[in-house]
Amino acid sequence: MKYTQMLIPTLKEVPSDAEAVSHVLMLRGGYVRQLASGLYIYMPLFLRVLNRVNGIIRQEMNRIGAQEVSMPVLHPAEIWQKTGRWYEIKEEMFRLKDRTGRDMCLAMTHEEIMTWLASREIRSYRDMPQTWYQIQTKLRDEARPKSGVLRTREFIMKDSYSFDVDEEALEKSYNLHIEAYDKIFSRCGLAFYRVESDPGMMGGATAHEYMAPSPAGEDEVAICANCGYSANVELAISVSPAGDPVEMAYEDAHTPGKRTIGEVSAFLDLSPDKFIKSLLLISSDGPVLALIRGDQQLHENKTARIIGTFRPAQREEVKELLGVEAGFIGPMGHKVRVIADEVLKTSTYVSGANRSDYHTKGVKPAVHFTAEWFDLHKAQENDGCPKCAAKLKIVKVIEIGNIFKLGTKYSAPLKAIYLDKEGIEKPIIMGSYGIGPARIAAAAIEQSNDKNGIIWPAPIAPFDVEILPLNMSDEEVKGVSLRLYDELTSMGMEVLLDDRDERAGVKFKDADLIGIPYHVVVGTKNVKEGVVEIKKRATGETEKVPMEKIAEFFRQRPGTGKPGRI
RNA sequence: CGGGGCGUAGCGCAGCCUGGAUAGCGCACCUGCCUUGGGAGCAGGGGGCCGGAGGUUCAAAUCCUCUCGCCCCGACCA
Repeated sequence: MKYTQMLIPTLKEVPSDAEAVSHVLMLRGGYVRQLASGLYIYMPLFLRVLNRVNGIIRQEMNRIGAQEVSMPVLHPAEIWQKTGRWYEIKEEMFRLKDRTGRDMCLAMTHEEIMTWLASREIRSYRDMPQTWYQIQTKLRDEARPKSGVLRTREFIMKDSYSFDVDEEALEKSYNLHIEAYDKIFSRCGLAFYRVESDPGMMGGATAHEYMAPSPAGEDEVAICANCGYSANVELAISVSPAGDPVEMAYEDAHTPGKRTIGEVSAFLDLSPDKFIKSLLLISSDGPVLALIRGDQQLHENKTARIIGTFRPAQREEVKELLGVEAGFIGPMGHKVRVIADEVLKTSTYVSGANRSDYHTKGVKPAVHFTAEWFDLHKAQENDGCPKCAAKLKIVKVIEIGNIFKLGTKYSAPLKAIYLDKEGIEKPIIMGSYGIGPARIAAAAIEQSNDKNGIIWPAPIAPFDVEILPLNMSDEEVKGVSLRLYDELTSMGMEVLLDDRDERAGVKFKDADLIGIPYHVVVGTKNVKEGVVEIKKRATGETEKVPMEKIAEFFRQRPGTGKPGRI
């Protein structure tokens, strides 16, 4: 492809709307343009990247026996009503009516429709296993689209669905997906984790997420470098390191206006782990007082599993229910339900004194207060691993894929039923599996860039090589470049020829920005000596290569190595 | 949905607080010359509903009210 025939509108300046590195570089490199909040136009270069990513996905999905299909994006409400999600999902679903007034919605995902198909076409145990996938548009009216292409309202997703006769067979389908996903992300050049994830409302079902470490990520995972334990912090278990026990007499301390742990801790010159943080929560069953050690955070999911959905109490509610001003709550002597994190079971602490401007020292569990004990804290850096007790680290990550065991959640309501060997009707056992190709691309940029621009992993780069004729008015330079272009193209390489009548500096800058793995620089002086320069984008190393050896050079260099699962 | 920020040329911004004449700068763009190994130089030129509506005022990019849009933090996220 010739540069002059392609739309590659690079930007010299950083667009003010972009924050995440991948967002900035995609905009600057002319890969994407924003249409509205959460809606992006994929420009020619980006589409090339996505096509390569999708090509890898297709290969690996096909390899595990999955079949590609294509589902509508406009759905009748009825099917979603049958599974209940029409009612469960709120504003996140785009809804509309057709001309006859029939309720419709836009696809957020395709469990319903895939299951609908299965319910009609799968009748016997002999028809399974089946795995169907598509690379299809999804629409979600996100509360907050962000970070460029990372969180959008319309996006493409590879989603696959497995249909099996029983749990054991599902296990096989699930493992095949693990196999495929490990290969896909490795081949795309990403460093990634496969972590336990929260199956949400799926009850006992298992789920994993594929996570690419990046500061632009929205999720956090807890990782144990020692035994390999890894989980989304949404459900990670961790052992809180015990603080040094300090003996304190049971007495009140005057702490005027000091409400937060930080303030009181500084005021009394005691580290935060010597405090009990008392949080008043309002659950559907009434108020609950949750106790957490001062240096820790309340884990909302864990808490919700114990007391159901809840919200923090307002200031006035605290006063009403406990008779204490917010900021001075202590665990002693309240009539509400009290739940506490297990780490507080021992030692001695400081807590609110249940009266304004005072905290109480020397508070001991069992002696001064009682509670129901649970694991309530969020895993944090340097907590102990629940499996081996080594220290956990917390890493920010981008979710690039997930795999779920669904069981019969969709097959039951949609009556996707088959007859087993004994002629008994049984619901099909399902799994669903997603990958976000645009997120793969964004994560690749997040993980691989420098101050000059993108450094694409070779397998997903928009082109394999870019040829830079430094002076298009020099006939020899031009001629050599065109010849190399033809030669490399005929070898099956994807080649971008920067045939613009631009100065050398401009071409170098744009080439670095766009991030194609190899640059073949054709300059006047070198051409006279019969050589061109090959620059490796990743390292900046250059090498002079005789023109007749170029083909050979690239023949010996298949895709570069990649990080893979960590 | 709560909190914060920002809307002025294609992009990045200044001007606004303290109202006043033809709204300014850099980049990009067009023409010509020149230049050709890291975003050149000179000369000339085009491009603005100052997000929108209403109000205050002799006078509004500037002050006030409403509204729309975008970004960030939080909540939410099959």
